[in-house]
Amino acid sequence: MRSYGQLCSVAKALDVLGDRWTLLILRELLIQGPCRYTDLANGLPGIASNLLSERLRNLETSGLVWREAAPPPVATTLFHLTERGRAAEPVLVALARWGTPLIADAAPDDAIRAHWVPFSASVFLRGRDPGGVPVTVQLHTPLGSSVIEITTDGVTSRAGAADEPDITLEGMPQVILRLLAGELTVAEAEEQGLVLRGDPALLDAFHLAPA
Amino acid sequence: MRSYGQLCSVAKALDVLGDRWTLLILRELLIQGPCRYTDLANGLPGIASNLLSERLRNLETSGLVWREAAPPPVATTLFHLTERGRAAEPVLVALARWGTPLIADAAPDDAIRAHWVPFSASVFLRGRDPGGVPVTVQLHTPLGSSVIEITTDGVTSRAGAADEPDITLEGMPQVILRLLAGELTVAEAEEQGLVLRGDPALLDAFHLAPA
DNA sequence: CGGCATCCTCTTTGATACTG
DNA sequence: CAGTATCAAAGAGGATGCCG
Repeated sequence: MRSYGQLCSVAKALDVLGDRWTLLILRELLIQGPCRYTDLANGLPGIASNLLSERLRNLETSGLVWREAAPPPVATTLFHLTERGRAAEPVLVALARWGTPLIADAAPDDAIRAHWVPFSASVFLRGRDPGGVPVTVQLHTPLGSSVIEITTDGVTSRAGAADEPDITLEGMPQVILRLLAGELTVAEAEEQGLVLRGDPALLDAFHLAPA
Repeated sequence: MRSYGQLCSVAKALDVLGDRWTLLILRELLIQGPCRYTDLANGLPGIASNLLSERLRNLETSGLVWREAAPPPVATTLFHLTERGRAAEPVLVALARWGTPLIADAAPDDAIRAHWVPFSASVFLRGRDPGGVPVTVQLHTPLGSSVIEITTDGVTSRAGAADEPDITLEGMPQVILRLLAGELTVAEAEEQGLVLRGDPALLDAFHLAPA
């Protein structure tokens, strides 16, 4: 990207992060952890191969990503975030929070990946203490199941199922996200097909907790 | 901007905010408040006039900006942020925090504007309670003077001088920013020409306060 | 002067095909 | 698997002109 040439921290950040696809590549590495090239391509439907390759090179030069090259005969490269790359997480969290209302009017043919859901959902739980941590939130969508775990150390999300979730949400990603974002009440979400098990009061605790 | 076509809140946010210049236009409106076209052009050195005009139109259709048209003979248009536009502030703050280390290796011919300084500086004081609020920080740079005020309501910045600042920092923007970011100690900043008046312990209070 | 619209050139992106 | 190569289309940058 061409530099804005402005002595301003926002402009300097955008000089590095502002290229098309760049922040979405960071999203993938933050959610999925170390990725192969094809894992990235798969998590970024629509990206052209030459762009992915070029962006990864730029991110490497900027010090956000490093590549671990396994020697032949394994011959697979793993792309990792550096500390500096992980430091961009608050940018993605802020974008995800701001972007959630836009989920409501998504195009019907939008691409979707199972691992996006727990991340988008978890951004509303970050920095909020609902009281009785640790809390485990189990999500079930037609795409698969995932778990969000809130501990004193922070919020993590992963695919799979938890042993004893405090609350379980089953439904379409759009509905779950808008519920967690506080855009829908539990009643409204249930009208849209959400099935909730566990203590609904826990959701209120999230929204009332200091951000 | 062409949509990413992904059902993910980050991608949806970038569909609206990801165009070149768009976030910097929001920066200007957040810092300066309602602006005329030429105020914006002035705060965005390097932007082409047709791009500014097009971006403003897009921001208007996306509901982030509205224009107040003063009727002739005044005949000046004021561009305002909507509530939704102001809601993007956390994105700018996250970018500014991440971008501050990049200020250190700025090009010598980078453009600079006086009103960028207190905003970039204030992002490190947001969400932190140094204890004895309200706190007033006075900045003096070769470009002009500005004030950052931290109250229980939040953090604001403005041009000008305060009556009784708790702390005064005088020096180059780069040095002030890196000091507030915690990248420089007071001693290191003073080596680089910073003059500090008031209680230096206040700075430690900022950095030790919970984020 | 303020707020653009037009025209032109150059760069970036996108889609697809191909390779070690 | 992890990319290059190629080429068409879209977008950005810069200059200038226009109109109240």
